[in-house]
Amino acid sequence: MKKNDQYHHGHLREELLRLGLESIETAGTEGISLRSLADKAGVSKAAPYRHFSDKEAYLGALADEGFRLLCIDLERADVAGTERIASMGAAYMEFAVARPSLYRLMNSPLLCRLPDGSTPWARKSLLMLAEALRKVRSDPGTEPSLDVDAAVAAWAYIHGLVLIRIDGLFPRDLPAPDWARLAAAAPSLGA
Amino acid sequence: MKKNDQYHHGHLREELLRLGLESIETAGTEGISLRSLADKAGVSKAAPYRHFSDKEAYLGALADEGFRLLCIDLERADVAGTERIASMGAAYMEFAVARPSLYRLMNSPLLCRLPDGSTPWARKSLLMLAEALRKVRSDPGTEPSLDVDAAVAAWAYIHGLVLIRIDGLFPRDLPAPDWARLAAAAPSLGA
DNA sequence: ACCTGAACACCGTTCAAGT
DNA sequence: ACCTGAACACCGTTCAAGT
Repeated sequence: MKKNDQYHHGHLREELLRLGLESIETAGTEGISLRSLADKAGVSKAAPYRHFSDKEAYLGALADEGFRLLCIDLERADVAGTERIASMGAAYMEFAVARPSLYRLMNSPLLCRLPDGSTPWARKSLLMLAEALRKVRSDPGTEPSLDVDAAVAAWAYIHGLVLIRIDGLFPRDLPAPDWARLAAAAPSLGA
Repeated sequence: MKKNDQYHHGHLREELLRLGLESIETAGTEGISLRSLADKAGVSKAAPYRHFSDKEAYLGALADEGFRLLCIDLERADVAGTERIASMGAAYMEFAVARPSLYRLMNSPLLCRLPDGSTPWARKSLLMLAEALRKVRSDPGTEPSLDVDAAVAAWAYIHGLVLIRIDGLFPRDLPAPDWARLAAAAPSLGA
């Protein structure tokens, strides 16, 4: 598109991530290639390799960008009171429905193959969910404790629900589930 | 490997699916290519296109092969009595842990882009889960009814749980969840 | 310190031609 | 009815060389 006259791009790393976020939903994750991204940024096919060791490293960085956006949405949904979890559950599903390809990438097996500490926002978002659950489930007056299994149960439920919806796994010819109601039902899990 | 002297392979379609099931876990889903499959079967790179319209159609057929295998395991786990769901939940998770790449393919967004009726075993496996849930939740004496939302809730929970486990999404430095106990907890959902 | 050009080994897919 | 050979347009990745 816009061709830079400068030899050095200056912000190529950021630009490649921006272009990835921009095109992942329309082109699909399979449609993202470092070559086409480089082309859009107006640099050569080899340029991205000065900023990412390989495609997997790039996709990992893109996934963490996604978690950064998710954290913003979760922060906003983290209202005080008992409907805290329902609110965050709704925000979680809304994020995934708005950015299905990005959500899939963020939760792909690629993530665990990345070097330790390379996805700080992924960790942050998970801790935000666990912390909200801890606050809600603690009896007043007692020390709130983090129940790992309960947190995983709630996470598994909303994660599975979101994927069944965005991946279109539920049969088309059966009566459609009430996705919003199901997402809001997360807090009652394992209580 | 073994080169056929015959010009016509005879069972190329079945052979390609067999080779796919055989190599998907070691090579990964990304590592499967129609070209390499054709090579292993001893035919030309173009031969697979006489049996599958494109790669997506092949992967769809491979996914349904996976559902056929899953149905066999679920049938075996469908014991009488109240622990029916716990037994099927355990079988479901065992299948996914044994064949993670195949499980991911079976539940990928690819499935809903396939022509209607092209994945009969996928449908069968889902109905088996719903039917088991229906039997367990019905009060004795009353007409058992299928609660779609309750079925989706249970499915979402076990699906999310399985994916968090096989995709390695749970942070390595936190105490590991009790996966088997969590899988067995599925029946208590939304009861 | 960052980028390019050319090259290598792979893909999916098509199509005229072979048996 | 089924398969091949050659071709086209793409990939990821490397590396000597340029600024």
